[in-house]
Amino acid sequence: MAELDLGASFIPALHKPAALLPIAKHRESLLYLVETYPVTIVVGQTGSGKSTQIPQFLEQAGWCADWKVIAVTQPRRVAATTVAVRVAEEVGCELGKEVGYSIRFEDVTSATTRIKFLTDGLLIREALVDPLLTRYSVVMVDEAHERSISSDILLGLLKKIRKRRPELRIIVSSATLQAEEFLRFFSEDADEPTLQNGAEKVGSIISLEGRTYPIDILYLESPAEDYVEKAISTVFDIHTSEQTGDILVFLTGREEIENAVQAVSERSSQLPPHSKSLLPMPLFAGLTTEQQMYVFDEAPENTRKVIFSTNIAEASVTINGIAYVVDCGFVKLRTYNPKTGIETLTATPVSKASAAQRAGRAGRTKPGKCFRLYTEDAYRALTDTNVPEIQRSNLAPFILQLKALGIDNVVRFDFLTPPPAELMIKALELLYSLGAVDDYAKLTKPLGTRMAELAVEPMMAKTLLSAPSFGCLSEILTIAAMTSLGGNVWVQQDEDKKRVESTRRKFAAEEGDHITLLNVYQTFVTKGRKEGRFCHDNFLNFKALTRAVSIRAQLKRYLERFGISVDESLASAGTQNNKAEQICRCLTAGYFAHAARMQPDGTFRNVSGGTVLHAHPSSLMFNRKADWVIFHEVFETGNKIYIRDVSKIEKNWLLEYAPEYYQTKSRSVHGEL
DNA sequence: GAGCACTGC
Repeated sequence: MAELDLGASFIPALHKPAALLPIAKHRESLLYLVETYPVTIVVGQTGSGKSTQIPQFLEQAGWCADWKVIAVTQPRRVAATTVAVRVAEEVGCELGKEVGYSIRFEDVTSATTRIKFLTDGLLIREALVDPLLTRYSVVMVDEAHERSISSDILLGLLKKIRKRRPELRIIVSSATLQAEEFLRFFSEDADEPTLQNGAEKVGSIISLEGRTYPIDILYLESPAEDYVEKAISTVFDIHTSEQTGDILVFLTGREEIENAVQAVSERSSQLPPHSKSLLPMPLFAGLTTEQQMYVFDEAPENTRKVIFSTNIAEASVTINGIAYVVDCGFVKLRTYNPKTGIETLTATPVSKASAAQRAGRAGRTKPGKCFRLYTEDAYRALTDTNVPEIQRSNLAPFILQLKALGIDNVVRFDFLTPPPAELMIKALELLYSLGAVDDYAKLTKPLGTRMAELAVEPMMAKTLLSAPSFGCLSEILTIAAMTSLGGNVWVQQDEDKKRVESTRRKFAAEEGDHITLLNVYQTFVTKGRKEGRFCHDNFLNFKALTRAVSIRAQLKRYLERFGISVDESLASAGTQNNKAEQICRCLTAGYFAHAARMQPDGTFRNVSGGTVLHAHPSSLMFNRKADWVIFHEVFETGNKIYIRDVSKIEKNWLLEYAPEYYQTKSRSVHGEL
């Protein structure tokens, strides 16, 4: 199990009695603010105890009277569970009694639960059932400075709920100094701006002293030409001239990391004899859990660990014993182009907030040093914070959720930072083409409301709800679960590519990747769950496939709640030709906007013809012939646009299932259809 | 002929 930010149980200070934590002396002022103002912004560093102590203070002060509950949201599942475990220990109760947590697939709460930790996305979902979140007296949004779409939307909802529930208390916790922005958001009232003059104060900011060690920041005198090379030489400089302590190097992606790890292990043989050795290791999300575990092991004697990591080590994973941080100054960020509907992943300069967070990884257990592989002038030119996710994402799933929450006029929703109009328009256009909203942008019933409830993206939700009429609901349920694993079905294996390919071909289906995924799942549930070696031998990701089983079961429960019954008896009948065609037709009913045609050179063109698409190397279509296809996903990286999870279709299916979409398109853009 | 940063329901 990864050692996590909030599970930092090896830091001695956290084993001090809670009364000795820095936050304890702020207890009275904190409770006074919460009593007095509807909104409290808490500024405190990791380790200040804010996530564990504040809910306990509130409970002791009576905020759980009348069976009310205190909700504390986290951006990540692991954080929600680990903080809950620690607070239950401190309170001295069994987990799930007075203190519990709730994340997707795991609800460890009961009628007696007074303090409940949950992911922010799940609390938004609770609002679908209880729009005013009436069971909660206090909602604390932790790590709000990370500005995930879910926490941004949650803050907007809470601001709205507050008008109907003046007694509700909102606590926003943030590790960096973005407190003023949060307070301003809750103080402004777009509906009644005139009340602002002399109106009562909505909230206040309280700063909790952190518990970190000093960190020396060092810059380059002149810019580095190649930051990977510079990172490697800096690692050797640290190793030969600095005191003991492990090194954490921030790079942008897998390729850079693998190159750096290899270079360090090659060059460390040139270290002087009898000197301490260097042990390089990679850390990125694509590794299996076992592979990630190594970074938490203590280095052998006379050995210094050097971990080359993506941004995963910036907030999600905390490694103890790091004394030196090397920061390349870049991060890969996802942006969504509303004109093309393509997501792009590009290396971008980090923000000042990110740089500070990275540097802070060095000072958790003793004083540290941070080597920034850029000049101080370059640092000054960085933006203060990253562009919030909500301004660079496909908003269709969130617009759908807001509408299901009764917010019809999404353009006027009170966003912390409003997304660009083009993103909103693109999302509404997609939802309209799928039939989720009508001519007046109102959610349709039952299609739109059901799509909003299903925990899959809108195009897959539409596919699922279309499946009964194609007689392939059981199969589409599986495909929906498998595609939502996001390309993690196969484990990354570099060694024997031919063997990997021939193994994968055992599951391959003529029709394409979707039915191949169906074959993988069906083999997994019949063989793989019992035989321990099945996944290993077939290069399959056991954890991901187990997750697919849970997702499928959850989606099935949703459908049954809608009164749609799932006939599983047909699933075992395999994929006879007619069934495979029905599946591909059904996929077209949801993914018609993701259609492309293969060219003689093996690349694809989108329907309007202007964009060159490449089959992702993980796709069967990477080396097969096809004509028209639909695909699950499209993304750009390294100047190439890839499509992933690709299946063959017939051109006329597009017109059959999306006549409106392609009539207008073909007239204005393209003659082919 | 060749590869996606990180989360979440």
